[in-house]
Amino acid sequence: MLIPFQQLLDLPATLESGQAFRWKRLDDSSSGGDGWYEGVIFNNVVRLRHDAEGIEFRCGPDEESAMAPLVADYLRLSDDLDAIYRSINVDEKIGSAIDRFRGLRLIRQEPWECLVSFICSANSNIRRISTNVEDISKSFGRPIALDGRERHAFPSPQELAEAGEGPLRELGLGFRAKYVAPVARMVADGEVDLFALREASYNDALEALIALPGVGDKVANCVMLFSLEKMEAFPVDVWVDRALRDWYLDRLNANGADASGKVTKKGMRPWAQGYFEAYAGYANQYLFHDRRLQGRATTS
DNA sequence: AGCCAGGCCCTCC
DNA sequence: GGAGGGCCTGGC
Repeated sequence: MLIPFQQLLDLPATLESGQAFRWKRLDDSSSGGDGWYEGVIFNNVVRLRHDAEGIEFRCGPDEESAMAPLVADYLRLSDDLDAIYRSINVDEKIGSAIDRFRGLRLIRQEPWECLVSFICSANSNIRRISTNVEDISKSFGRPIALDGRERHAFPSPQELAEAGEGPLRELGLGFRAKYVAPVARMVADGEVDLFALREASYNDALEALIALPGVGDKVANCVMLFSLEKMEAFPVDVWVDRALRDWYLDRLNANGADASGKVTKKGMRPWAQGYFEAYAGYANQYLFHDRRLQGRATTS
């Protein structure tokens, strides 16, 4: 099925920029063509390809006609990128990052999977996070298939709560298992309503997320940005930290420093949110992607 | 071999 | 309140 779409979109950058962890680029032999990505969203195996006419996709077990609006929503196709660029393009640094990755979109993930994924991200790396999320799905999620290729749905909070910490450790989550297990229990019991946080203010959502074990400011901002509609969220990880210090140190020293005059992660986020304003999260993703591809060698 | 990877939490000061 | 160390594990 085709979702007609003629506007800016860089699908590979969008799916491979570390926002979500279950997308795989398929090779020719298994997909019968170039440019296909396969992931699992909304309890479906979904394959996507972008061409001049729009987004071609297939899915199972649900009907393509039912999945089409969810895919469009997931890819944030209604975001007006040109308007967002006008909003965040406040200097030549971020401008150059925008030029390099025009069409990179934030995605609107399912909050529960997003939360678990970023709890798993602590002191880890993208490849390992991907392995963790895939292993969690294989062990505790329902099998689903498309054209004979089997994947697994991401398990529900109940399913993960029943699994408990021990089996999660056995999957190689390490110390993150002791956070994922209780958070699953809390979400399953309704102590936190993740979808309700979409309607909450940024500050209320942040407070609710940080109350969860294994969730600090960085993880909470990732969850808010990638799944809870908080476009002003601004997660400061090591890459964004490096990018900001490299490009904005003078401004940070003037406005993002703490009482003792030092620039800290804690001070960087509010500064950046004030500097890039309503769509700071988009600026964040471009800074992150730019710096991550650039690698560590050039930082000093 | 030792260090680091897209942090968080706890302890001490 | 904030600086410092520990934490699972895999990869270089």
